Amino acid sequence: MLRTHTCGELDALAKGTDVTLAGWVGSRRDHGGLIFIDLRDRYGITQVVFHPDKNPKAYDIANKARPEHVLLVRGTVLKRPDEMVNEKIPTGTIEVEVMSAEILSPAKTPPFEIEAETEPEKEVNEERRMQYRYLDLRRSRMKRNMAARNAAVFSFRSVLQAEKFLEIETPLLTKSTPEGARDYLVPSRQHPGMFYSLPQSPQQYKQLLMVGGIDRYFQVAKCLRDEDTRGDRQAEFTQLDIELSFVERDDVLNLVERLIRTCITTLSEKGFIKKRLLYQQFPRIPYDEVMLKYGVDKPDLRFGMEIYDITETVRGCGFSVFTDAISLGGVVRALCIGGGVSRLTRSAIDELTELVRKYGAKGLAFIKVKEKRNDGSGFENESPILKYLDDDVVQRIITQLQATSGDIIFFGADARGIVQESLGQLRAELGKRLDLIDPDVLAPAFVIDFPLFEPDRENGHYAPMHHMFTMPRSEDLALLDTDPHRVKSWQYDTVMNGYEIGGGSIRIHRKDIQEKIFERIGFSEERRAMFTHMLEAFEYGAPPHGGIALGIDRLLMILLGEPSIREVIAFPKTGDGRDLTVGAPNNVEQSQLKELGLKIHVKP
RNA sequence: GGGCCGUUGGUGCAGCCCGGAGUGCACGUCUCCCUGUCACGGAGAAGGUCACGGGUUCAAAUCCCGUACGGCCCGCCA
Repeated sequence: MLRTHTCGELDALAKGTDVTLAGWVGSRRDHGGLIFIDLRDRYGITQVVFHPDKNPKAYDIANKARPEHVLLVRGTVLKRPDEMVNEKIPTGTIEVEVMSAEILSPAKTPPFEIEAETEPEKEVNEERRMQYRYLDLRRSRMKRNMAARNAAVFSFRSVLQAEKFLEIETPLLTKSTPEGARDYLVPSRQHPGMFYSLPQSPQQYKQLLMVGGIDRYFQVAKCLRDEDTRGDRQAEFTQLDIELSFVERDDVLNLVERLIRTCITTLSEKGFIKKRLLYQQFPRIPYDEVMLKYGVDKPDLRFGMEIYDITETVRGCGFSVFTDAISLGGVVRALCIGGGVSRLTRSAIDELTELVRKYGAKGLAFIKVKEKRNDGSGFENESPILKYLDDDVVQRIITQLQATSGDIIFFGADARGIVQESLGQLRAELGKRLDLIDPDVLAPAFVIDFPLFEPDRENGHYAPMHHMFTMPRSEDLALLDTDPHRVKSWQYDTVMNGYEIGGGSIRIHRKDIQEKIFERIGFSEERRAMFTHMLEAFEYGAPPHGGIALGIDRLLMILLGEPSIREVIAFPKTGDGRDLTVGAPNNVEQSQLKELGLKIHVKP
């Protein structure tokens, strides 16, 4: 070893010890005689001191040292006098008086400052950070995030190991199958014209592992989907993939709760996070309920402000926006903003109207609830729509939403999907805008009782809500033939703070049910044939099984309070799938294409 | 595939709306001074094709069009 200690471990107990440290030059403070250098590595910072008269050669090195040079120093640990202790760093009670030093590696002036991040407004341009990710990783934010990620994954492994799970790797070069996201394809050299697909998830393999008697499996699995990137979405991401045999839904959910609790406890104990859980137990909320109350299947439960269905309240009310929506089979729903009258300006309401338009709403009706000044009874409300509504209808709405003076009630009236999504997005936006969210709270929950198929698909086909291997509820099996949209499944999602962080299900392990699902999805014989291996496996004694996949990147992003999953990924990709650090994707040599039997046709 | 925002010395910003000499702020870098600092301090200096291409104009960082790159969002993401 070139070093005897790290830059984070020395304290007063090491007083008098001769040590060798290696690290990067941080702050260098030159007093004309005496030079102090903050030597930094992954573990911390140690102040090293150079005296011109005691060790002139070492002092000479210190004079040449510049930020980010890699420096090796040999010296003695000295306890600092009380008045010189630096309480900001753990090693602040000591310093190392350098006897000899060596610059192991010089450094150009870095494109951004490594240690100047104490001022939060001094954010470095993310493009620059990604281009020089190896420098960005030296900064405390990324250092913390990488260490926290390691701790999280380690905590998962220790829970799963203790519960007899086997960690098994499944192939990356696999088979492209229809449905779901776009596959990344890899051309086969040995079979020209044929392709491997990179896995969107290890789904089929882990089910085959269950048939193989590996009754408890997990994997920290890279998953790849050739789709556009978002702040909470990368084409390449990591899941904690889990599958168990002989379990029911709640067994899986209980396991997930143990995993997430242990992870949070571990990160808290190690000082990475200071967050508290909103609930003693993770709530388990039916899909229909979250869609009604929150308008999304990944609700942010850190604040209330639930959506109410007022379809029955306003039926026949005479306001055509409401009644037309209802007569076309739609719904009318409403959201009450406590104190909204004083908290939302006219222009804010205009912006919110623009927001709901993005999701298909035609407008955003509202009522400002105000008590009558004079006799104190009734209300002196304000709204462009009041003239279309009878007082008693307004009063019933106010009563149903438990609105009081100073509140604003927003309305959505349209097809159910549009109302759900637009009011759901409105609720989420208001949560942020009105500062209703405590950033130190974690609100995990399970969403259960999903329908098996996505609602209201236009083309007459039924598309799986989760995936085609999800087990329908046994009591709903008969409905597969008569009314597939009413079939509920054993799908469940894990959500936290408005993000989906995991999804899973009890799987189909019976050939006849799987074939029935293929039929309902409208699979051709060709497509069905792509899954022969699954159907055949189910003929050889497939155990009942189920599992889940937790998005590790997203979970870490939320726990660490980061705005994007790029902050918890060592080498993330940009919005259009580039890796700016190495410059991928890139052109390849003609000879490589020839070996693969490929010709590139680029648009003129 | 579409919408919005951004691109100004090495870094982060301001300047742009309302065109008039590359103007400013903070950090960094370099030189000199300084033997107890710790985001050291002091004095001074260097450093810019205002992303790129085109247009309007007597004159463009500033207005217009296009392109590239980055971000956010819609679509997409079983």
